Amino acid sequence: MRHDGRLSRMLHVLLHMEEQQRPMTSEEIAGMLGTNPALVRRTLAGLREGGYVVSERGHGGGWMLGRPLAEMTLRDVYDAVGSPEIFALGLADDQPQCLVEQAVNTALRQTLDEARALLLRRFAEIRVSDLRDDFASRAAALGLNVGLSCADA
Amino acid sequence: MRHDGRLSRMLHVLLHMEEQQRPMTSEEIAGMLGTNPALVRRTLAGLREGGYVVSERGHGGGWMLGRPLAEMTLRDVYDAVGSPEIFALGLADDQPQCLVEQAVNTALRQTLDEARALLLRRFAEIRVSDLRDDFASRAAALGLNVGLSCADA
DNA sequence: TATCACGAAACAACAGAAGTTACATGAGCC
DNA sequence: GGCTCATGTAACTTCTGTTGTTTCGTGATA
Ligand code: FES
Ligand code: FES
Repeated sequence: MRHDGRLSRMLHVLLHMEEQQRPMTSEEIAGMLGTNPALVRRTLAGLREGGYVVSERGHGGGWMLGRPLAEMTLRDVYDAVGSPEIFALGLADDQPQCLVEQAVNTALRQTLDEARALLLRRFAEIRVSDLRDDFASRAAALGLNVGLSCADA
Repeated sequence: MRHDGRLSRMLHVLLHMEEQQRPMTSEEIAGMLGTNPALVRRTLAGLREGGYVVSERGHGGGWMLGRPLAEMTLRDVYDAVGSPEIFALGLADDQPQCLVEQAVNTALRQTLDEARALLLRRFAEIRVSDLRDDFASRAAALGLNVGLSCADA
């Protein structure tokens, strides 16, 4: 089953966006992610609706942060990209007649819900700015000056 | 993304298997699950390797429990069906050069690992027999005598 | 008005479980 | 021995949702 990389990618984009003092075009971002502009626009559209980023058209246009990274959590971003399905594991039948299967569903559902709750709770605790700080620590530890490390940059 | 129902289905099968005093054929089981015999054999093959079920060929053959339900946990069954991927969420790139993306991956991976650990811990705590007991309680609460509730039975 | 860049729709590609078909193999039964 | 039942296994198709791609429309700047 193919994985859903939208949350991962958008976090990456947001962090890079903060480093820039200018709007980033969909094409730049696409090159960064190894994909194409249309997909970038499609996914960033969700973040725009939430006010996390702002887009501008025409000359000098592109994407910019709509608010500080300290004011958005991973949970916010997760929801902004459409709250995608978390689990690949699923139930064979959601509303079975069979009592046996109902017992199976109850147990699995309960466990999955618990894991989901933990995950979303953690997401809500982590600000995107925390990732930037972690990034800064990494760079410092390696004695690097902060800059783009992208292969195509 | 399509869900992985192997764990769910095999639990269902194991519970029904215990009710029977005779081997169940792949065809019977397939009818129960709403699928076909080849898929049943394919999936049950994993459980056989773990000794959770036993298969017999020829006349009067079929599938039977290889050990009591009290001696297998959901974790055992999960592993027996091949330890399928738990999450639909994933990272865009597993080993990125970009320090920013590494920071993103670290945070996401840590959170996913935590949720996965919780899930597997719970699975290891639940015996398949616990599901049977839950099933029995349901049946009793409804004043039903235990029997097949399958539409095609 | 020419160009830039987003907006959005439409469609093909891809991955992995599920579904299906087909045939070989072995076990019982007559 | 030969027939039938049922598993064992491989090969192939179908299904579903993200991803990838193309195309055209719209607004903004120079
Ligand atoms: S991908 Fe993050 S720097 Fe290019
Ligand atoms: S499906 Fe469980 S009784 Fe038929």
